[in-house]
Amino acid sequence: MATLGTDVQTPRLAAARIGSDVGLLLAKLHAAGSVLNNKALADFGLRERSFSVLTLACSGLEPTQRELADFLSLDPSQVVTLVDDLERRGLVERAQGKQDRRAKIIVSTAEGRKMHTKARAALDEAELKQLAGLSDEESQELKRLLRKALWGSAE
Amino acid sequence: MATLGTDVQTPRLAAARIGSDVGLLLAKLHAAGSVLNNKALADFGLRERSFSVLTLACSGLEPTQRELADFLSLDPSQVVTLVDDLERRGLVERAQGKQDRRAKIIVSTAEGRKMHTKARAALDEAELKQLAGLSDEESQELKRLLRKALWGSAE
DNA sequence: ACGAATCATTGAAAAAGTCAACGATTGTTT
DNA sequence: AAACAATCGTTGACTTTTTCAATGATTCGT
Repeated sequence: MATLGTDVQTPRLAAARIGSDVGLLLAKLHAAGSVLNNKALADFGLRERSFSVLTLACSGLEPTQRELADFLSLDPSQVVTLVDDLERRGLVERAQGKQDRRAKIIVSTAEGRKMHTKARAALDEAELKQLAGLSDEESQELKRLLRKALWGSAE
Repeated sequence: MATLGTDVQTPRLAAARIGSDVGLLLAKLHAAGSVLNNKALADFGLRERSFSVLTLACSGLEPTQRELADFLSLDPSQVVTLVDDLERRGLVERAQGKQDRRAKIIVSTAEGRKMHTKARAALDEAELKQLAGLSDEESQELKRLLRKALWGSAE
């Protein structure tokens, strides 16, 4: 019943020391996950990145495009493209920055929020599939460790 | 003394629910790690991927290009380019497959192994830097979970 | 008020990824 | 054993993604 998008069984080469390199492990799991995620989001005309932007637009945090670029590890020009697309489809809007009128705040529309709710469900399902090999506790621990490695603290 | 390549402190947007999405966490940590790794390997004229190929060529596992492509999640044509480069520099050689004469086995030269030893040291250092926020036990646990998520078993 | 810096945007150039086709070889079917 | 389909590495074309410099508008520091 559970067919993973990732390797079904340990490949021969995983025995090499490189099979423990964090860089490779991250690259592989990330690559495999992206396939699953993009597949799950395709029904909504979204991809991983546009979904991320939409999510943050729905978060109430009122992110600027610069913040989005920094947070998503993207070039500002890539954010422009992503927001252009979402705005064209009526899912988000560019609002003028409050303190800084150069900045543009990305906020979701009502339709954007509806779309996000549905897409979120699909993505969560894809995530479950990706981490099917881990117990619930292990999945939680993995996320905690990733967050801690990234920004130091757990919470 | 410890300046991370990753975000120094938790960004504002991490508070959003997306800050717990595995896909995003993997993407960010992978992106940040790649920068560190490629920087560390640049002294040797290597990048993450060519280092991976060199490592596997040095592993004694005698991988074929097809196996490299599968294991590294690359298109076979990308492996051709990577091996071309390493072979041109005298670090690896293409040997004829033993059972299958279509396949080519990638093996390291003596010079390749010397290069690999030095590059490995640099990479391990970069990895330490990337996971500086985690204790040794946590780093081990992270690797274990990544391996398990990828190929099911821990070992 | 002046100059330096930052924001979003554009467009061009470089790099990376994708994919179909090919010769050589292997495995399979008849 | 002959024919056929499949696989391996390779090439080249094509698309997508990334990277980067330049720009107008606005803000910040002094």
